[in-house]
This record gives sequence, structure tokens and C-alpha cells, in this order.
Amino acid sequence: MKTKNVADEVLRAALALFAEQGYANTSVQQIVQAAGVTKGAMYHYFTSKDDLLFAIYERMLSLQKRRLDEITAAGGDTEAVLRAVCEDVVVTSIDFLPEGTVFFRSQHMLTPERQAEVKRRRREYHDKFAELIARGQEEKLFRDDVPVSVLIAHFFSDIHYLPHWYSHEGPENEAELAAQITELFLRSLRRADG
Amino acid sequence: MKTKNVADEVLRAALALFAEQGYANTSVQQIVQAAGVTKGAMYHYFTSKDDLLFAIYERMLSLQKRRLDEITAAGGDTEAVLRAVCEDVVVTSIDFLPEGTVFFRSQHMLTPERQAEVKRRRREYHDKFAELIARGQEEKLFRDDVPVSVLIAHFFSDIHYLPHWYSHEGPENEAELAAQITELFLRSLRRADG
DNA sequence: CGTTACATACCGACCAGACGGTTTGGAGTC
DNA sequence: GACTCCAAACCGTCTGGTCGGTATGTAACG
Repeated sequence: MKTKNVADEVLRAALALFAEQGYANTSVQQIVQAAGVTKGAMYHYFTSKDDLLFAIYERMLSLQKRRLDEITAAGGDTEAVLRAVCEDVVVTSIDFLPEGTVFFRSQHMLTPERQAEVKRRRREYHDKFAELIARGQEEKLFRDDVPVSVLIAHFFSDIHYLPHWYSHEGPENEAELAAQITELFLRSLRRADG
Repeated sequence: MKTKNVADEVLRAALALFAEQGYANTSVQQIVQAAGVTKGAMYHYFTSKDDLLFAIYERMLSLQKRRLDEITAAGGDTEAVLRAVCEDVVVTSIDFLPEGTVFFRSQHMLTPERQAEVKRRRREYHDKFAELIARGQEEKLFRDDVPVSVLIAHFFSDIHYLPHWYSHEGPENEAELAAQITELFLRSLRRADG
């Protein structure tokens, strides 16, 4: 149990510092100091500074994938499922705002192998998302005059941008915001004639 | 004339390296080496590494603002102006992809004063953009059931995301893509009943 | 035209300190 | 006494930035 606490505390501190100052600009010294442990302790649980960063990615990727799987497994008509997926990922992104900041800003700081791993896992997610849109197109619900890749980028851009502008002090309630963003996306996605 | 070349060459090299490796991960040594000049020459024209970064921001901010001013000055009905503005900023962002990468990724590496300056200039841009949307709302063209701040974020998220997924080798023609993204945005912006 | 006076442009060796990471050693537990 | 867990001292490398010095240009003066 103590084991967990040290490693967790280090990760927590690393996340906060990476989000605030960026990965390359944060020293291992700062991290262990903020976590209240020593370098020896940290290097006992992690093999490198890079390892710390990847642990953050690992957590995010697993979480997102799990939630996507749960929602699609529950089933329902295409637009309802897509709406649920979109709203959920917005809410989740708000709940994990620092993770998002680090996630999108520091990907290029990972070792090439780990970058590839992150890319692979993200593509898995995108592909499953693309399937939903393709299904909607077959059902003549969604437009097909714009490439699916553009439609997907159009949605994920909102997710990506959230950490840059959303403030917990702001007026927006997170569930409400999720509904609004999702509605904007679905509106642009639907056929004009449908 | 020689003066210009050295400073320009340094900026060009810095931009490429910052985009590729990130600001904090790029050394002054690498920059001057890539530019084919010495550190002494560089520090003759720039006062610090930070100065280099800010010069990149300065160029981008000036360019965007100038283009926005030109388009709004030309006039026209609200949706046409907004469409022109949106398409232009997409195209410009594609033309300046490395600048965009650095712009969005390394803002937090600037000194606090310069961060504030960038923020101020960006707000200027946003405010002018917001005016267009407000005008469209008054004319009952655009929806008003979603906060303007959310609508703006919804559009700029696409701009922000471009450097992360757009590839010059890809199938998308830039003007076409600009039209598509703009159309998606406008569709979600218009009143449902209108 | 020769000479002095000064500015601008640039070189590259150099520095102090911070960096990520390693090693050593000891305290606690089984 | 073997093992886990961690503290602290330590190491070689690389960093942004500095500085003494030089090369080139140009303007003024006699």
C-alpha cells in the first residue's frame, strides 16, 4: 500500500507539473520535490523521466477506450450511440483537463516507439468512431459529401481544444457544454435534406 | 542586406526545429548550426532564445490580423464575410503549418509578459470574430441558444487541430478542405428554423 | 589620397550551473 | 542474511548566455 502511495504521488506531481510547465521544461528534481519523495524512490518505481510521461498516456488511453467500448456495447440507434459517445468524451475530457493538456502538448516528447504505440491506440479509437459515422451514412442519416476523415477531425478538434479554453470557473456546466458541442457536431453531420 | 539574411536564416532554422522537436528540447547550438551561423552572430540579432520564439509569434499574429482586417473591410452580407474569414484562416493555417505547430504547442514557453501579449492580440482577433457572429444573431441568421464563446471555440478548435492531422501528401486540396470545414461550421451555426 | 576615429557585424572559446541518471549504503522486514 | 525500499551523494554532459577580440565599412579631416 505504501508502494502505491509513492508511485501515485509521483505521478500526480508529474502530471501537474507537466501540464503547467511542459515536459521538457520540468526537471525530475522538481517532480520528486513536489511529490515529497527523493529521486532514489522515484527511480525505484520508474525507469526514466519518459516512463512517467508514458504512464500518464497509458491511463488516458485505457480510460477512453474502455468508455467507448461500454457505450457502443450498450447499443441503440446510430445517432443515439454517436451522441452518447460524443457527450461522454467531452465530459471525460473536462474531468481530465490536465491529462488532456499533457496528452496533446507533449506527445512528441515520448520515445519514437512509445509515440507509435500512442498513435496505434488512438487509431483504434478513431476507427471505431469512423464505423459509427459510416453506419450513419449507410442509413442515409449523415452526409457523405465530406470525407469521413474530415468529419472525424472536425469533432476531435473540439476535444483537443478543450484544455486550451475551458475553465472550471467559467459559466459553462460541463454536461450542458457537452450537449452543446455534440449538438453542433451532429447538426453539421446530418444530411441537409434529411 | 547581409544583415537580413543572417537573422532570417536563424528564424527559419528555429521555426523548423521548434516545430519538429519542441522549443524546450531544441538547443541554441542546434539552431545556429542548422542556420549555418555562429552563436555570436545569433546573439547579435536576438537577445535570447525566447526572443526567437516570440519573433515567430509576432509574424503569425500580424499576418492573421492583417488578413482579417482586409476581409472585413471589404464588406458584404454577414454570412458571406464570415465564410470568407473562415476559409481564409483555414487556408492560411495550412500554408503556415509549422508556425501553427509551434504557435499552439509552445505558448507556455514564452515569458509571462510575452504570453500576455500574445493572449491580448489573440483576444483582439476573437473579439472581431465574435462581432460577426453577434451581427448574424441580430439578423436572426445564426442560432443564439448556444453561448457565443462556445461557437467561437467550436470554430477555432478546427484551426488549432489542423497542424496535428493535416498532411500535404494527403488527398485534401487546401481550398476544398477550407470550404468543407467552413461549411460544417456554418451549418451548425445557422438557425434550425431559418 | 592618407590617416584617424568610430560603428557595426561577427567569431568561438568559455562559464557556471542545471540536467537526467547512477551508485552506494543503510533501515526495515521476512 | 536476503530482499525491498528509499535517502543522499555523486557524475558526466549539455545548457543558455557572455566576452574579449577581430574584420570590415564608412565618414571626417587635412
